[in-house]
Amino acid sequence: MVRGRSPTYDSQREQILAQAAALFAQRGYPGTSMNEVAEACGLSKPTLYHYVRDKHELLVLITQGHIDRLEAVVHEVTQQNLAPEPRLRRMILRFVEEYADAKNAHRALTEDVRFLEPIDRERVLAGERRVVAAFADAVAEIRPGTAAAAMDKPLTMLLFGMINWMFTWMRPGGTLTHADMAPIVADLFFGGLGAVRLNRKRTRRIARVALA
Amino acid sequence: MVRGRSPTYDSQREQILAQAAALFAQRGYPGTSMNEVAEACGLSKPTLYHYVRDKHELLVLITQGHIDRLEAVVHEVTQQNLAPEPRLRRMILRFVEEYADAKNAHRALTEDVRFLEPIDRERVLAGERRVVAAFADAVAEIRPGTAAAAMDKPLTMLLFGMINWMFTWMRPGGTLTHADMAPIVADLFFGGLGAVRLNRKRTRRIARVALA
DNA sequence: CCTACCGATCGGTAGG
DNA sequence: CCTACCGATCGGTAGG
Repeated sequence: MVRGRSPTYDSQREQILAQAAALFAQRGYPGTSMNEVAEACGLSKPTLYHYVRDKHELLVLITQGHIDRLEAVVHEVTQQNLAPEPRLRRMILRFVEEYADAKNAHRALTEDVRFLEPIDRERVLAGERRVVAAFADAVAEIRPGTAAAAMDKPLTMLLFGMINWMFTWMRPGGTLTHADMAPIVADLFFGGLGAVRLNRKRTRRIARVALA
Repeated sequence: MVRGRSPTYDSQREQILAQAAALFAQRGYPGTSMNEVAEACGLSKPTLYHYVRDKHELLVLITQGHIDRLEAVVHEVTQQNLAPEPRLRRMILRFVEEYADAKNAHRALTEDVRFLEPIDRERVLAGERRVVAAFADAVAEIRPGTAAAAMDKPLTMLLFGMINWMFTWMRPGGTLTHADMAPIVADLFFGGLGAVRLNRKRTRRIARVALA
C-alpha cells in the first residue's frame, strides 16, 4: 500500500522549474544560487530539495524539456507531409512561437548546456542535432543538386542564427511580436537562398572543397 | 622620482586579459574563479591582483576593448564613402573577421555583459547601439521609403543574428572559414531584402503599426 | 611574490 | 514509515 505523493507535488515541481529557468536566464547557471531559487519559489531550501535532487537536476529538466518540445514540434510538422518550403516555413513559425513561450528555457538551452554533466549534455546535444537535421533536410530539398549540398548545413545555421538571436533584442511588450517576425525571417531566408544559389563561381569553389 | 612599471607590465596584462577571456568564454563570468585565471596565467593569485584590481575589471576591459574595436571598424569602413550595399558588405566581412580574431571577447560581450556594473554596462551597450545604428543606416539606404522603414532595425537584427550566431557552430579548424561565410551571409541578406520588400500586404500592415 | 588567512556565501543536509 | 516542512549548520570555496 503506497500512500503516494501530495496531489500538488507535480504542479509545485513545475513552478520550481519555471522559477529556476527564469533565474538561469537572467543570471546564468553558475550565477544562480539554490538560495535564490528557493526564495523565488517562496520555499525554504530543505523544501526545495524535497522536490529536486540537486541544482544539476534543475538544469537537466529545463534543457531536456525544452529540446523535447522542439523535437515534438519537428515531428508534428513533418507528419503534415507538406512540400519543403511550406514545411520549413511552418517549422520556423512553430519554433519562434515555442521560443516565445519558453524563452527562459531557450536561453538556458543556448547558454548553459555547457554546464551539464557529459552524459546529460550529450543527450541534449543529440536532440539539437536531430532538430538541425530536420531543418537542413528541408533546406536540401529546396536546393537540389550535389555541388551546393555542402552549403545546406551552414545555410541552415544562418537561419537558426536569425531565430535564436531574436530573444536578445525583441521586447516582450513591443508592437512587433514573435509571430510577426516568423514570416519575415522566412521571406528573408527563402529570398536569400536564390541569391546564394545563383552565385555559380562560389558553388564551383565550394564543390571543390567538398570533394577535397 | 617614479620607479615605473616593469617593461613587461603591459604585455603581461594583455596575456591575462586573453586568458581571462578564454575562461569567461568557456565557463561564463560567474563560473570562472580568480584562482583559475591565476593558474591559467601561471601566476599566484596575489600576483594576478598586481595587474588587475578585481574580477570585475577583467570583464570591463575585455568587453569594452571588443566593442571599441568594433566601433573602430565601423568608422574605418564609413570613411571609405562606399555606396550602401558595398559598405554593408564590407562591414559584414570586417565584423566576421574581427569575431574570428576575438571570439573569446565576443562571447563574453554577448553573454556576460549583464554581469557588468550598471555604469560599465551602459557604456558598453551605448557602443553596441552605435554599431547597430551604423548597420541599420546602411539597411535604410538600401531600402528607401517611409512605409517599410519600421522594418530596418528588425532586419538589421536578423543580420546580426546570422553573424553573431556563427561562433556557436563554426569549427576553428574546419574547411569553411569565417571569411568564406561573410559573402554568403551578405548574399543571403541582400537577396532576402528584395523578397521582404516585395511583400506589399505586410508593408501596409507594418506601416499601420508604425503610424499607430 | 609567497603562505596564510578574512567575511560571506556556496550547494547540500543534519536532527526533530 | 511516509510526506512535508522547519531552524541551524555541515564541509568547502568564493573573491579579496
